[in-house]
Amino acid sequence: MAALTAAAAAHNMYNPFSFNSYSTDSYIAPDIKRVRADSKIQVKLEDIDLWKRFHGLGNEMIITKTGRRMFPTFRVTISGLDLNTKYMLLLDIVPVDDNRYKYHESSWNISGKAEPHLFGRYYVHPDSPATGAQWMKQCVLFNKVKITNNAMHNQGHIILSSMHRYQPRLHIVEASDVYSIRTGTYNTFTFDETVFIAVTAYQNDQITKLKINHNPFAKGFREQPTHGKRHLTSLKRHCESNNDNEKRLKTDHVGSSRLCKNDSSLNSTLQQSTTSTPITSSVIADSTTYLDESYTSGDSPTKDYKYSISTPLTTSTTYPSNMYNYDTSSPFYMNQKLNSYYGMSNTPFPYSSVNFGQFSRYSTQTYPYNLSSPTNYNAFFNQ
DNA sequence: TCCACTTACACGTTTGAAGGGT
DNA sequence: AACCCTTCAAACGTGTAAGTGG
Repeated sequence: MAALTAAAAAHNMYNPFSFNSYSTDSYIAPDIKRVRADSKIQVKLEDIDLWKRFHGLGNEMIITKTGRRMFPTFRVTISGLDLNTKYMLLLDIVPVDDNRYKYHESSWNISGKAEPHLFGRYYVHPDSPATGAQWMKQCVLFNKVKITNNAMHNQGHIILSSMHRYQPRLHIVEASDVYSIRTGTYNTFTFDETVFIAVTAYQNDQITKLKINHNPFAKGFREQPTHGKRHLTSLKRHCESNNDNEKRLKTDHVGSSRLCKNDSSLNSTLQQSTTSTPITSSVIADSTTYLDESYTSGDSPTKDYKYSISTPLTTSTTYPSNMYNYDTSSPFYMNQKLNSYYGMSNTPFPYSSVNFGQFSRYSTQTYPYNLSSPTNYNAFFNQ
């Protein structure tokens, strides 16, 4: 990070990833921002070391026509919620500035004005709504969120523009059902480490390496010594079939991710054993570990961060003027489970045409419609 | 020619159904 | 019958490399 900033200064260019410096003694104020948050609610970003490493290099996220997951995965631990109050968790991704970027001579430079951010879709965590106790039981994982550059995409992916800089936002909304999302209080949290530039192909080789080293799906691209990949793959399969330790480690790896409240279900958690297993030389690296890695310049680990659950700030994030120019098509990404929850699995989710508009982002206003009657539903949806 | 973008591909992980054991 | 565990194949998630088009 320091090297990057210094290099930026040397070249007299804009560094899109320069933020507040981090304290190594605590992980509190500079890293989190909130808007209209309940002061009791605290959110801790998981895998913070990994996020910081990506952030230090200038994180990039691939966007594709069909939708691509984010890596690192956005996952948080929440505390301070009221145990019995129901909350819905929403994620959206907003522009950080009004610029378009270009990767030139190993650095990101402003190349012009940003495209209008037309789509303000929210991804609703499929376990929503759930009580505060349920949300706080384990960390909350947004691993099913997909980002796309296809503006015509209708499957609920979050639409972004390539070569633009974005930041995910977590909204904790006091709401017992989807109908009260608009009237519930919004507690919005952002983390500077999660800023990224959307790309259709990685620009920075070091980002590619870091992704390959940490994303289990990209394991096939990790550098292998001597023998060819295919040979090693068959060899590994042979070994795995005869090696209980390997199997247990693999299970633990899977299990560790399922310790989080996954996108898929509250119920599927803790199905795997979470007991610790002796580590052998061929550990399948978890995204939170640094086992068996070699570091390259600019890819140095920062293991000495001390983190505590973050105390929210009272300052609010500022966004470019065009960020509220939402489309009217689909601000929500609701999955099948949520539709099922409301007994609407065979019908389109009724919010699919709701536009939050400019005022309701943080629900500072009470929505005027009473949603208890079908008549008012129409007023609500057709506004 | 450049560069953002798309697509097919190989490789690995995840998921869920099926079957067997207790 | 009701679990639990294992196996296996399909689906899905990756980055790469080659190709496309403006």
